[in-house]
Amino acid sequence: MLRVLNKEDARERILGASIDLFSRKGFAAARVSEIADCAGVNKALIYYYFKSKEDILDTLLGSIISHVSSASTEFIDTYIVPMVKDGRLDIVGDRFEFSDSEAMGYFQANMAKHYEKLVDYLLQNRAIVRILMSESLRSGKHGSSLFRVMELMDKNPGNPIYRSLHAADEDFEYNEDTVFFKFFFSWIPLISIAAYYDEYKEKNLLSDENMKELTLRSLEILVKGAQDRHFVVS
Amino acid sequence: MLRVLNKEDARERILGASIDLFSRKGFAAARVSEIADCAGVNKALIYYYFKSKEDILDTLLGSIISHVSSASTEFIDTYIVPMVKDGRLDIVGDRFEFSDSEAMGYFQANMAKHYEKLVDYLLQNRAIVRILMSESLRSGKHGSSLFRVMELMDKNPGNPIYRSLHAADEDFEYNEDTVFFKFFFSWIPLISIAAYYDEYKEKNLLSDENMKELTLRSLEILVKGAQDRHFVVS
Amino acid sequence: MLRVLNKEDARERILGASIDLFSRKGFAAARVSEIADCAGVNKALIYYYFKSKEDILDTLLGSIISHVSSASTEFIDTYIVPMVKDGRLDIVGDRFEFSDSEAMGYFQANMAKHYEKLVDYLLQNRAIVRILMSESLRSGKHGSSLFRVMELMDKNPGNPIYRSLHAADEDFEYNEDTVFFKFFFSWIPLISIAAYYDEYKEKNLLSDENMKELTLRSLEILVKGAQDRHFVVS
Amino acid sequence: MLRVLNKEDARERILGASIDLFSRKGFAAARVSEIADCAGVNKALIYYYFKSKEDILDTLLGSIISHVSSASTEFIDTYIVPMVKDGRLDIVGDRFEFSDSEAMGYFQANMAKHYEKLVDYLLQNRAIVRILMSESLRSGKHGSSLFRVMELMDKNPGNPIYRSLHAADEDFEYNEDTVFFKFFFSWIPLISIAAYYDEYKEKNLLSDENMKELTLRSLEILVKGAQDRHFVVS
DNA sequence: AATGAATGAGTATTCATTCAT
DNA sequence: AATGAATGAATACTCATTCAT
Repeated sequence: MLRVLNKEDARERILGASIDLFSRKGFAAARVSEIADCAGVNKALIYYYFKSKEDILDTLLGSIISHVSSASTEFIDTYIVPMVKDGRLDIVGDRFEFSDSEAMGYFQANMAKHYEKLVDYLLQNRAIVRILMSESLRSGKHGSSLFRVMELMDKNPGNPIYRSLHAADEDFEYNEDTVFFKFFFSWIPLISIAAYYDEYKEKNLLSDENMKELTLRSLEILVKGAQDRHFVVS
Repeated sequence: MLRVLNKEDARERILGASIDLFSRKGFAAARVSEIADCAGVNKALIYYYFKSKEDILDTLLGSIISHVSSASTEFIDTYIVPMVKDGRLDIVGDRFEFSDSEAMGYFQANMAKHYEKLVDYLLQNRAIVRILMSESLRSGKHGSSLFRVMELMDKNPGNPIYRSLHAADEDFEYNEDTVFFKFFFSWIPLISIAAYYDEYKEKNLLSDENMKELTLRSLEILVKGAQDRHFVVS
Repeated sequence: MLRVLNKEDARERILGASIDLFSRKGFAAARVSEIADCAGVNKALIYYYFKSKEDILDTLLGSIISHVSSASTEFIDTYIVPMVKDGRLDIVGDRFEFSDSEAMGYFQANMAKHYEKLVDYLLQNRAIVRILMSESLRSGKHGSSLFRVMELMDKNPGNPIYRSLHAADEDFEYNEDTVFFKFFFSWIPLISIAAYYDEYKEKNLLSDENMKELTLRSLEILVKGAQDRHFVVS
Repeated sequence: MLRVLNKEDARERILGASIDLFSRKGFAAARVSEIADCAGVNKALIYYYFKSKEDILDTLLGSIISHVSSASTEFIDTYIVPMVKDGRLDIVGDRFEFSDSEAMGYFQANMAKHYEKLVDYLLQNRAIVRILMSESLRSGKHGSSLFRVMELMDKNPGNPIYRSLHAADEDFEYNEDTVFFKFFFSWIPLISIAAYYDEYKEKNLLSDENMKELTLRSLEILVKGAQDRHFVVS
């Protein structure tokens, strides 16, 4: 019933209302008529802009998946591939061997920046992340949307990241344990922090500041642990 | 359409069909008529055994939540509380200080056993875990079901575990970072491994053996890290 | 709005209301809610008995098409085939040559009976005939339903009547002119008399008696003309 | 989806698209948006040229009905009325008595010409004829459009043809049987040949030539039969 | 314990039509 | 003459739930 009537055009308002309702009630339980009410538009207008309720979902999830995918790809192409080509980084299995501590420092700094940007993006778009997570638990079109990001770790030669890394360094190979750990203990927590952000914050009476710090501090622990196991200066 | 007609009574068949459908399609998208078809019973019979569709969900989630809660409580009452009373364990903030390495060894061994039992239980009941996770993302009755387990870490005096631990050791206090880390980097991954078990297994062509090993190996890494930070022998 | 509430079961009442509405408004323009009102049942009950609005149509048209088809087949198998085998009738092209006038009389008498039965059936079921005619003008599933009866005149060996006649008499062959004339000047008028029965009757202030007589008299003229051209006593 | 974008103006394209869609799907099932797509115009433009969807239908059917009516009227006024006045023709009941065989020949020749023109017109406009036939089966405004032609045979003094004939020859009277036979065995077949032209042609693998010949040959049989009964040379 | 029939309140989607430009 | 946006009223169909037996 909450009407959001400002100058942003109807299509945007429909998307906004959908994000709100899908994230709170779940896609299946959200009603198109509620979206219309909440967006302050006529129900039929929704079908003027979108083919179906599902089309709205696709639009929403598509945007987030492509953003995250392209951010990952960009990081690899901008930092990893050049360093491998320069000889400052050598990948052996899933170990990153740097030529010297300066190279390692450079890499770590940029990776930290990349992570922070990712965290910011996910937190800012946490309602959509929540929808993504919810839908990833249902069989069907978006059933494996959470995995699609992990597919960037597939040994599949159709995977652009694998191709880049493999082309840059023939020794590169994904390790089963690493992939598993990264997915369930790094990616899933990150996604979950975004998805459960508001509930956690409210339940524990925390500020946005607190949440951000807790998130980054936790990631730091995790990343440091991983680096201790995988980063080497030769 | 899959009919499961064996001697187990209708009520069990209804629950089984509900687990299957709720976990695959989500509670909201699952249909009572499908449950009936899949359980091989008349639709009206479902209302003989359950008050409503939601009542089935409550039954399902209630069982898993109470199991996990009581397992945690039992572990604390069986191992932590006596050791504190015996003086073999002293909790300072979120640090566990053992009287000697024998005490620490005893504790670690039993904690490992407890964890493994938990993992087994969650994996065996992974379809329900999936439902739990899915429902925890929706506002409403089960909206915070994932947090209910974490409530065992609440400073709330109504919380039996907090009461137990605090009664046993006045110095005991939950630490904000620890709670956050435990929830998002330990509990959530555990739950997620169960929830995404089948998809992950299929996508990466793994056996049940592989999955179990990967899970335990990952947990070991995590637990070891946590222990390094929190377990001390004085 | 007309409620027809008697003991005949709901399914029959739904079919009756559908016949009425489809024949008066056309399938596309008839509303499911009207059918429900007119049948005195809940709208949802319609979907308990029928898969869809179209399923009702299929049920209706299926019954009439199969009736007419089987009546034609029966006539041929009961009268034509035996007479050919007995040598009392010889079919040359589309000419019927009888062994003697007694054979011709026997045949004519039975054909007249068959026609009258057909006319009676079509007039009694004229509302469905009207639907059939209306739907035969729309592309789609029932688009060629009017032709399906004519298919009994197909030279297709898959056609049971052609097979019967051809098996009984090798000389038998459908003639292009005959088929065309029979379809448009015999079958179509018959169908149309049924379809436009009530309007014609009302517009010309005729009784059912008048209508029946006019129909049979007209058919007689037609049949006589055809016989003069096709029936021969050798 | 078929876009017909040529120089003919939008209004014509809308009418063309409507003919196509109404004749294939029926008026009720055809969508205004489809008409717009198929005509290559904006949906709103349709409402610039036509008051409503029904207005398009009225335009279409109006043109064909008035054409046929006026052709009939013209034939009567040009050939029948003058001949009656000249004394070359005398109408007794539904019998046409000619003064001599030359008069009959003259009349027959012109009637044949008139029929052929009518057939040509109906075949050329067969899509609209199909719509006419379809709509004549629905109650409502166009419900009795097929009868409107027959009204030219009404004893109604408001009927111009009846008036003309009656004024020319006081003995003239329509005969019930004649009217019935003419309507169902002459007019309806003619209309039906046009309406089912394409399906019949395709189903029987005929050429346009074949179709035309079959039509005319069939009509000839019919007309000859009628003449034998109704045309007399005194 | 079990079921076929029935239903009220929705549910996504459609459609002819209008409006503002 | 033309169009993108907007809408009220419907439209076929669904669904959880109940009833009668």
